[in-house]
Amino acid sequence: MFLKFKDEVSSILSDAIAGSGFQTDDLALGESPHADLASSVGFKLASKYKQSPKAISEKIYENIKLRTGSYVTRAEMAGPYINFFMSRTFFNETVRSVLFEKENFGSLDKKGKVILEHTSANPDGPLHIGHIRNSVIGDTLARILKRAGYDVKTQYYINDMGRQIAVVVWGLENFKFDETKKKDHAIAEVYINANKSLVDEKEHSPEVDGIMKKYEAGGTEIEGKFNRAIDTCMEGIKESLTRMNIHHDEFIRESRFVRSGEVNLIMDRVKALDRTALKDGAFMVDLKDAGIQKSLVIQRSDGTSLYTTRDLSYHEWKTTRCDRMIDILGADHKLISSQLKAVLRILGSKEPEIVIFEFVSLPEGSMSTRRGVFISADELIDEVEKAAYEVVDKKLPDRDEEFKRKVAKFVSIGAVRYDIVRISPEKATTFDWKEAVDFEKQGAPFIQYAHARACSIIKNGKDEGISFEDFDPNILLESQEIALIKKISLFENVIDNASRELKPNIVAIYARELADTFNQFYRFVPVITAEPEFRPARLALVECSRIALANVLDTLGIFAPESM
RNA sequence: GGGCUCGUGGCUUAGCCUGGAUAUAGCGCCGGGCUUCUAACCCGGAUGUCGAGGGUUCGAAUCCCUCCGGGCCCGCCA
Repeated sequence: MFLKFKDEVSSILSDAIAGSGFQTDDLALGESPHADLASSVGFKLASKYKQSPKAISEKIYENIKLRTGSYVTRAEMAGPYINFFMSRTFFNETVRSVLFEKENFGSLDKKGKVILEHTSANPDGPLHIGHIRNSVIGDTLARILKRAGYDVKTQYYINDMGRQIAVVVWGLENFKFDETKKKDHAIAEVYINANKSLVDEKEHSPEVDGIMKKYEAGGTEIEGKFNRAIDTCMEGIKESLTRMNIHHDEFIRESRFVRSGEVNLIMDRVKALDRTALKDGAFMVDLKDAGIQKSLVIQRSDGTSLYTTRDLSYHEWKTTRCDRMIDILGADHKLISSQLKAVLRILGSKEPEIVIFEFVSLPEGSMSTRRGVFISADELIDEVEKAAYEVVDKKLPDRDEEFKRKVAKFVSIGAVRYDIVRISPEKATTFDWKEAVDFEKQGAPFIQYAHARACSIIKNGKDEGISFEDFDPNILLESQEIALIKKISLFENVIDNASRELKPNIVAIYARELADTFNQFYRFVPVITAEPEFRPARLALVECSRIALANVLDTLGIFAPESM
């Protein structure tokens, strides 16, 4: 509904601008604490027309023609600003449309296909707290884009040809695999031991190189070994992802592009470029004209391919299958991804949109699976769940064990996801255990609680025989009611912005504001205990809030409980 | 050394791309509110040279330059 209001304001304003003889494409419309939408267009035109912003705004204002029965009730001058306000019709239609659309409320018109690649951690150990920043950002973006109308397929790109996985394969033949551990953790143990030994005894390194070359050449035996190693680790990784309510539609192995010959094809195309030169037996692409000083190696001197070469084929393959390609990558991929984009551009291919997130480090420094220095996602969730259980046990001492466990589970997953997604991806963070297990801050439980509270009111309303099948929305006049309707109407605008800018934190912030606005309504406006004539409309508004809260939580991949 | 990026109350953080009306919110701190629909809540208060300096502009947290501090990266790893 908000987008319709915005469209109407835009159309009214551009007509007024044209009517007063000015010309501009920029309506300078934005949200404001003083209005539902405000325009500072007077400022924009001031220098062009050599008049004061106020004088320009006044002329435009005089030409504003509001339409009867529209979503805009009035426009006001406030100094050089022109403010627009929502009408009763807008409020009433918002309430009705939310009740009608239910779980589809906030979903936008159909758009094209998106392939979104996220997580893609190497199968050499469990996901750690850095990886899950990728997973949570990626999964949330996928959910946002789905709501924005895209047909989204998520992919996990498995690097099965890199050195690390060869080390794992070698390690499995030389070290004990601990069957008692979760599989990805047992793989990590083997990987860590193998790396230690490789540092200590250099002679093992040629063995690893040999394994890599063998795998690139292919063959049943070597592929079987890799498959076992990868499948074992991926089983554990998938388990962790599922626990966090994260799902991938496809798992794509980079080796398939080598086997299919696509890597050779693209290498030949790159080699044919004038900018590609042979240096010390390796093929290197010059990208200086793209603003990248470092040239890119696409083929080793031994003839084998590199990560970027295979990634090039992967992206070429994706290009034909979607309208938008989105990759979620860690900050260490900044250079390599800009090189990838540059080469794709030179080849005349579509470039991916890349969302870079900064590192999560430990107080003592950066994490490393290879060195065994990391906090796994499993460990984090276990600890957060433990802390959540303590809180639940204190707050709900009379509830049965099963209920408390269930609540602790969804509260902890919500808290972990929310804590990650609320922060802008470009912010580097340092992990802090005290922060991680703190439930006092206004995070996911706050929003989940608001949803549970709304459910409870609706249930009580039903028990009291109050129905919102038939209600008069005009009776919703309290400031908290209006504020709540406005906030709910903003959801589609939030989805629209977040999907355009690929910023999941916009949705996280909105979710918190929505819960906040609902709580204020709850505190000041009685529903069940109100005078009978108010009950149906207010209960309807609670249902709208419940729907909005459920839909935002769903977009964040966080469970919306009926009680907690 | 070069490139990219971040720096906003004690702590965490929004806004920055697309400059505009008193800089967002939480934690913590101070004070108030449960015989009332779930108090994991609500209300009020204190706390800011928006890293520093310069520039552009009618107007800068936002754009440009320099510097300082943190993070990431820098040709045959991924």
